Amino acid sequence: MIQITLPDGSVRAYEKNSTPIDVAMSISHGLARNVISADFNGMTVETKTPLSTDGNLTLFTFEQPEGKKAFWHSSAHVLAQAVQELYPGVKLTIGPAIDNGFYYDLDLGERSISENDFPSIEKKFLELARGKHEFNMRSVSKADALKKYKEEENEFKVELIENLTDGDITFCDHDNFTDLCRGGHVPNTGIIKAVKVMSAAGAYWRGDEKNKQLTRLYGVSFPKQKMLTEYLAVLEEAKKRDHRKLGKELELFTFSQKVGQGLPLWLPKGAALRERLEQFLKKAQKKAGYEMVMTPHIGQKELYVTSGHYEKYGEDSFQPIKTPKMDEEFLLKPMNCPHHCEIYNHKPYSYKDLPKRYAEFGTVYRYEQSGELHGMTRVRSFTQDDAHIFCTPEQLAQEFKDVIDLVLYVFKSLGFEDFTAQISLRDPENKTKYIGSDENWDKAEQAIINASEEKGLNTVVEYGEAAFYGPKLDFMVKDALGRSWQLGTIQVDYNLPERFDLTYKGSDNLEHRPVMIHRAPFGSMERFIAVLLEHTGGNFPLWLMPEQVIILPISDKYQKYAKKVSELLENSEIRGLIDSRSEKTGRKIRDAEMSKIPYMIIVGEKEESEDTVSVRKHGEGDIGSFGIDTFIQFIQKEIKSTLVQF
RNA sequence: GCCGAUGUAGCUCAGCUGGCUAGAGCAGCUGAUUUGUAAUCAGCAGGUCGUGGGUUCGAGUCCCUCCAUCGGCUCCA
Repeated sequence: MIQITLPDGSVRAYEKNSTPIDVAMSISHGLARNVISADFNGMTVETKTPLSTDGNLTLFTFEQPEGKKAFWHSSAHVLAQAVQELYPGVKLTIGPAIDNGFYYDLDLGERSISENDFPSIEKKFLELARGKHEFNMRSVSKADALKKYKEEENEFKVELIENLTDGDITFCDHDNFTDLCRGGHVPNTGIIKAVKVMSAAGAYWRGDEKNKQLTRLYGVSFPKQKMLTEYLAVLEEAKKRDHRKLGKELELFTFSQKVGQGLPLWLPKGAALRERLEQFLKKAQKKAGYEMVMTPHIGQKELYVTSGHYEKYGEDSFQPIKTPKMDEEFLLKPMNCPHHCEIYNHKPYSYKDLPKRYAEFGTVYRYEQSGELHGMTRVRSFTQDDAHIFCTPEQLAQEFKDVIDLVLYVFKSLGFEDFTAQISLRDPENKTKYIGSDENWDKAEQAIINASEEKGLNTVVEYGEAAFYGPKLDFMVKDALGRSWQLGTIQVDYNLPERFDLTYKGSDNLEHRPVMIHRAPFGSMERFIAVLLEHTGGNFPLWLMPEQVIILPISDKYQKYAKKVSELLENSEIRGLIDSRSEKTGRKIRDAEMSKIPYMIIVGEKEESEDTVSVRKHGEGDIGSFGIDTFIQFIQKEIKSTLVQF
């Protein structure tokens, strides 16, 4: 007998070599039907792996992430099988589960797969799934594994196997299909009832641009058709919150082919919205001891040679601007730090002067690869809410923590509750990508880790995500479709102070090197507003809204009263407009609802005679009649409650 | 940059396998209507069908180039 401990802490005895399914069966038949994966002592096991020792067992259904993973990974096998049957000769590479489905990377040779082929692949997939083929793992010797794939001339699998240890290699079989696989499958293919091939895309073998480009098929599958239908409906809903669509509809920004790719044009409403966000942050920064500075959009090439940016990005960037003077070259600034370093350098500092905190809404220009541009979230010209803090090494920890507080304040004020604080460190395997000494890197990385811990941030560590000059703490937020974007960022930098020879006089009367913190709570105005649009669906907090109220006179007769109400609102700094078209009220309401204006004020005979306003709230409907002053106070109260001071 | 897809009026879309002056709804303009909580009616105007080539008697439709956009990959100071 073996003792199995379940997640609730209960311990049950089973015959030796009982399987997770047996355990599930002993709990309930329903559970046994739904179990699709299991974890035994921290290892993913198949549902029919015989358990031969005591241990902790967790059973997963599709409802759990682990269950989904097994489900989708198994689906990848079936997808590969379907593709192989439809297109003999394709070479399989890898096929993992991802957050929202799975993919399989295939080498199709000369062939290509497009959307038109998806229905036939799905049909084949379901046909195979319905066969209820069991997934069976088996151990294979390295020699045998290599032999199989060498015969198939599959150089990808051969490469994978060569990096594996003999004895650890397993294959998974189902039906007539075999794949190199570590395991973690559903019991049989019959559980997969619905599938959709989502897209085909190119993907480099092992994620390296220098390698062959494979075809990646993305798919998603479910245990019930209804779940797929619902999933697709959710995706459709999410597309309605796409910032590119909303930005157009709400007239916030646009792009022009003539102006150029990735160069956003802010429309009046968008510019005003951005202005409000900037004011909001400026106010908080002032309290936090920042000073505003301003710097030009270009700088001499020499400036970027000094900073190291030229060497790192010179070739892949906007190319130098020539002048009538020979040998004179200017670069569009790709970041503000070099300029701020020179601001620091304009005079000598005492340790008593530090920290200096120089802030600027600085527009920068980066020649992003054309295929990388994405609405407002990835553009070639954008404005960072940048600041650089120059401080003594002793001040670093406190400064860093203060910046975290500022970022958290910004995120909280704008309703970003769901974010990840990503500690972006150097890739330990490839240190040559970075500039600066090991010692400084270690110090900086440790400073970030300590500060995040002290602030109790929910962090993830990503190696290889650091900037070339220093490690970062990035605040990541997802868009409507679940793609992760870096918004706020805080970076510790020991390198630029060296390169620009920044100094301060210490209490010991010697020259010392300050430490520099780069930070941007929004990240960039463009990306922040884009992600905010997707989160709010365009229903921003009241203080941020382009128009807060719209006055709808019932007929021309009440224009005068509407004007009066409008002036009173304006006096109280409430933004509003009057819909004076000769349309019916229903029409005006509809249009106001569509343009997401938070409050509609309806005025007619009744209101004029009583000096009141009838108010309708966007998305909610009629909220009753108010005296004008009462309504103004009501609005101001809501503004205040959504705009907390730093 | 790479793989795949898309590009018709300000917006959303129709236009089958190439065949008369390219259609619709919304928005716009003009007029009528003076309206009470999600679309009043009528008329008018609006397009070198992304760009440049090619095939053809004939191209929105087929082929190529380029541009832009979308989904990914790579990249992201």
